[in-house]
Amino acid sequence: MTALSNSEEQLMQYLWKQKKAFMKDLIDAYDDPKPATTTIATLLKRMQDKGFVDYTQVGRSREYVPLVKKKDYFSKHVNGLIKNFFNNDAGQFASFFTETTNLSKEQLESLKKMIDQQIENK
Amino acid sequence: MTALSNSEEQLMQYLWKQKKAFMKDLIDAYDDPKPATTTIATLLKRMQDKGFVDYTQVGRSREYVPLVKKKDYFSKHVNGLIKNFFNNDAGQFASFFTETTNLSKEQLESLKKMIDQQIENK
DNA sequence: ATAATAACTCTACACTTGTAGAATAAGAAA
DNA sequence: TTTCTTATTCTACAAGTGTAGAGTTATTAT
Repeated sequence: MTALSNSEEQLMQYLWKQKKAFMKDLIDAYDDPKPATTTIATLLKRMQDKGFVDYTQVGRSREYVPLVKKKDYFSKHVNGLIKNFFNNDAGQFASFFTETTNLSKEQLESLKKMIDQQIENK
Repeated sequence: MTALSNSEEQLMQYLWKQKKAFMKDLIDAYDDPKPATTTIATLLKRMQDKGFVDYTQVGRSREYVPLVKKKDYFSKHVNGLIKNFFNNDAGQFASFFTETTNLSKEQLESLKKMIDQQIENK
């Protein structure tokens, strides 16, 4: 089961956001200039072949749903990153992350709280 | 300037690790079964076209060097992820990250320390 | 009913990627 | 110098991607 390509991933984002959607709704989600309907239709079919979406027929239209949770897809992504860039050391990643991105003081504080909770759960 | 493909990225990892390297050294870095030399040569040329590596001729061989710092490349990656998955909210990403990856207690503690430092620097 | 529309399938096509054989060139070994 | 080896280039080719026109069919507005 191959991964999503970039344009497929973008479409997937829209689908995740909408939970379920008709092709029309997905196209609406794009900024102008919107892609051709056939383009989206092609992408949806490919995504279906890859096992990322399914649909139910509703009248003459299809209502698409994600078969993969955004959370799962995302964590696979991040874990790949960690593996490739940090030799599988998530801690190293984390430190790099806090250095690299510019979080606000508030965000840092709330992140700290969450970490505390995590620690307590261990 | 396009991004690196997967196999190019892997090769780039080896190059980053070695700082600079001859083709031979890079091939050595691969596990068996190693790719054909021509494969690596092709990848290096493509990476050069894309502006990610350069080389200096040394005798009849080339010594390759990265033109992009791993750190920069990496943060672009992460920022892309954050943008796509979290609507550009790094804080949201961070929380998701700590939930999703399984950091050890020690790692969490040291992460917390780093966050404290970050906070002080604000 | 008839024409305009919408949703979907088929086909296409240029570009990228993964992978490598064939050919060439240029030192190294004999 | 004749051959072997190594580094690089050229060429190739199947699969995947980005994008969409043409065609088909069912639906809705006129």
